[in-house]
Amino acid sequence: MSIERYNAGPVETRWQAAWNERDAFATPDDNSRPPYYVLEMFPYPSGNIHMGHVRNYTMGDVLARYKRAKGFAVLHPMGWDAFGMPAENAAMDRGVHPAKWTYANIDTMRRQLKAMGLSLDWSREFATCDPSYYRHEQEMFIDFMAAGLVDRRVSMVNWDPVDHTVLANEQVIDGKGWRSGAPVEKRELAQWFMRITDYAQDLLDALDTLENWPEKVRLMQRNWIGRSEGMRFTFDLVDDKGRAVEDGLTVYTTRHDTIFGASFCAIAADHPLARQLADTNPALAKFRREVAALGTSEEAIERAEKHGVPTGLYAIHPFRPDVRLPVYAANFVLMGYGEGAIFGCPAHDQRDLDFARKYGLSVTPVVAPANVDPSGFSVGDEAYLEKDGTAVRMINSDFLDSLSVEEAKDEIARRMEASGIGERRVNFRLRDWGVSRQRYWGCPIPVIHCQTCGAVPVPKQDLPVTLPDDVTFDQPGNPLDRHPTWKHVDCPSCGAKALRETDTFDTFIDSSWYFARFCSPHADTPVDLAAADRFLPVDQYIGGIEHAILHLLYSRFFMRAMKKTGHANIDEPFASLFTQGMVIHETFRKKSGEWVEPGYAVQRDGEWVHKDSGEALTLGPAEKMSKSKKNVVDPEAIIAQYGADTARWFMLSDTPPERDIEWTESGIDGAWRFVQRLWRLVHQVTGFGAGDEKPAAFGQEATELRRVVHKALRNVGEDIEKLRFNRAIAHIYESANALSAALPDKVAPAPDLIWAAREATAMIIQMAAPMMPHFAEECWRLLGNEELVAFTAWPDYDQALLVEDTILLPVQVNGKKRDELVIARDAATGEIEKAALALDGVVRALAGSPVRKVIVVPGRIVNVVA
RNA sequence: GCGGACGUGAUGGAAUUGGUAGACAUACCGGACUUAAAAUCCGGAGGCGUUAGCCGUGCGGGUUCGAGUCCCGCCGUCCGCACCA
Repeated sequence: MSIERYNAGPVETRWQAAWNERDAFATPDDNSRPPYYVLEMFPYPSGNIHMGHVRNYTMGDVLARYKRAKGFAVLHPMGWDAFGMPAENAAMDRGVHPAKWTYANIDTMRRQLKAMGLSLDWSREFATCDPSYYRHEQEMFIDFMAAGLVDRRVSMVNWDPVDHTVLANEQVIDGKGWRSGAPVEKRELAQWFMRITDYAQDLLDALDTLENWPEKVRLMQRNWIGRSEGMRFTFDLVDDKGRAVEDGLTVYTTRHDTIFGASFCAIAADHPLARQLADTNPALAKFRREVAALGTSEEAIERAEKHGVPTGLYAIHPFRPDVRLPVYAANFVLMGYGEGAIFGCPAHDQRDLDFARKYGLSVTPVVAPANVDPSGFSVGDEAYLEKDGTAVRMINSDFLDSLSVEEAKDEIARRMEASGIGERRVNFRLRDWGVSRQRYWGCPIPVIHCQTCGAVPVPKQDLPVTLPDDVTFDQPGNPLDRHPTWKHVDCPSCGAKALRETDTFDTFIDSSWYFARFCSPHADTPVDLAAADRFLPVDQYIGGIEHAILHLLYSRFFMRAMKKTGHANIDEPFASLFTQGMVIHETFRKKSGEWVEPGYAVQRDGEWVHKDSGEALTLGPAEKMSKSKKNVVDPEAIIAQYGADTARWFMLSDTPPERDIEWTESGIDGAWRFVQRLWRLVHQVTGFGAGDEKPAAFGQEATELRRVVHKALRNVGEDIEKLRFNRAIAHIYESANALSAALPDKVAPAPDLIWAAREATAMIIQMAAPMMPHFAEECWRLLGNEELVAFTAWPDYDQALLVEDTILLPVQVNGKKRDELVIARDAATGEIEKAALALDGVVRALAGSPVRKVIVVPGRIVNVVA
């Protein structure tokens, strides 16, 4: 008998049509089933889906299909994070309108996602650039304004002086604009801010409740919020002639215990004092320009070599009036943190130490190990950072000497508070969320600026404020701002001529509530509370680790803001979070450094060469797929060649989902071979004819097969629940291997074995169905089932089959395995000890030494200690 | 610079969370089938050693009857850093 090979293309099209006809993945309305909300981070419509999407959406789809089979009313929606810079770049580069470009990309990507066979409720689809979506965003912003959640204030942006445009950090390369190549300048701009810092403590505290989030993400958020307990206090200032300077210098520190080790003060380049002094101090003015050229990215600022200039001012030590600390403007002090000013204690802070060494400032240790002689303790090129408990004590610190760090902090705080020069203060690293963008392709900020009334929200009945279509991208800058008519409106409050806000929202706002909108995508209000109460929070959220901080933190804040304004009833949007790894692929380069597509690399005599030219190539590390490195694999081509099921199967196999997966030819081939092998197995089993009654008893072979498959069924269920897809797949392989092994090629098997094989086949297909749904439907039909496997309940395993009467116990002597013991599962400890000591391997290893004790871990291991 | 993660055969990884290291897969080797190849099926396989055994989870120490797993210190690779999404 020869079986035709499984031909994925037509089969997949056919079952997709069948699901479509039955509306199989519409979210059920009935409340008889428990709700379950699976969500993958929605894509930016960049043009085509990439392998990262395939991986992300396959994982969510497996969970959605599994949960449906387990009886849940599953919400599994899809939409588009459709505003953003790439659309404007396309407009500038190719003259295509951002809306046209975006919607065309959405059409392409929707088709590609459909080809993957994802079990999505497409009736809920929306794009964030649809006015029907962003009008609600505008409405909520107006409510946020009324609730005091929004501020308008001045902040810094990267300014390209040639293109006259604001640059994103990623558009600043080595301090220069990416298009113009001109050195960037920092500029102040009035912008809208969301008061996320009002929630800093709550966002921090609530992390403890997010037990189903990866610990590393919670830790990253904790550090990002960066709560610290310290002191804010003010130094008196004098100039170089010893004359008092008004106002003094207010600093924030968490190490007030080290005040006697202070050897300088430093202020940010943007500190008001630095600005003021720069007028008369050319060196300082030059320094400020240099710092401005670094742009606004914290990374660039902190990576820059420590560098500063004297301001000519001196701070008077609060406890030693004769000590004057020089005040520098320094490039490592950030205006956005604390007071934008610090005192430097070089002995106990690495940055301060580097700075002090560079400018020849004194380094006095004030904290030392408790067990060393203070006079002999000094600090070289490494700061002494220890500060905990009784292991350290204060030295060289006047009234603080011999105290612990904590005691010293308390004492300083007490004295400063008593004298009124400072107070204890909790500070957060988290800054308020600037949401203004000087761009066209984003949600218009629904505000009108009036000469007399100030910033007035657009009346709700006038929403949405839509983007004008007739814009040009032939020059840089914001097309909304230079549009001839759009911004000219009457003030809604006084009726005078006024101007629309021409900034648009940060696209992070769009993605901060889309998951809530999916619960009721057609509602007249932003969210229908009944629908949201049913499905929120998202039960399982899946996406890339690159969103670990910003997107997830903004969404957490937004949910709270929505609650405050009556648009939600909960605080936390995502009950469980899973962060999947990237898809990577090997890279090849020519000697010249030019990247070569892996498809052109072949091995000849052990060396990699170009297939056509024979030019020598070097194999680089596997890296994230990117066009620039020419190592992308197109999902559409893979699906056309192998089918969606094979691509999905490969994406789930072998590599743990949270880790980076390497795309390999052999891997996708292996997945494809397994599909074919299962296909043959199914035919072999259906060849035995229709099913019989379940046999009263099973022989050893049949029992063994059933044991493997039922165990796999239990494990696959547990693994899918925990998103350990690679392990689930290994268990499916084990079942298929056991089934192959049980089926003799020539002889007809006994009826009990046929029955067991039929059961095993059905279970394997059901276990594999969430991963390769089209193939499973095809096989399910072949096995004689009328109903779709998509509508079939997940099978139950037989607990009795999982318990074995005898077990295999490894036996160690002094921790090294020497033998194995086959013994009854419920054997008594004494019996196990006795049997273990009698084993050949144990006797040999003991070589007559007396046994000191025997450790028996029931069901696990025996260790004989000699 | 700051913050976070990861490191196990030739390769991706598994290891019941402190209890037999290498499940499952890929690549490879051998055999069957074939004129041949592909496909398929069967078998092999961490390293050294004939067996007994010794060594082995990036490196160095430690805790423990027992460490891939816990602790301390190194080394290496990757990710995020607030206007990319």
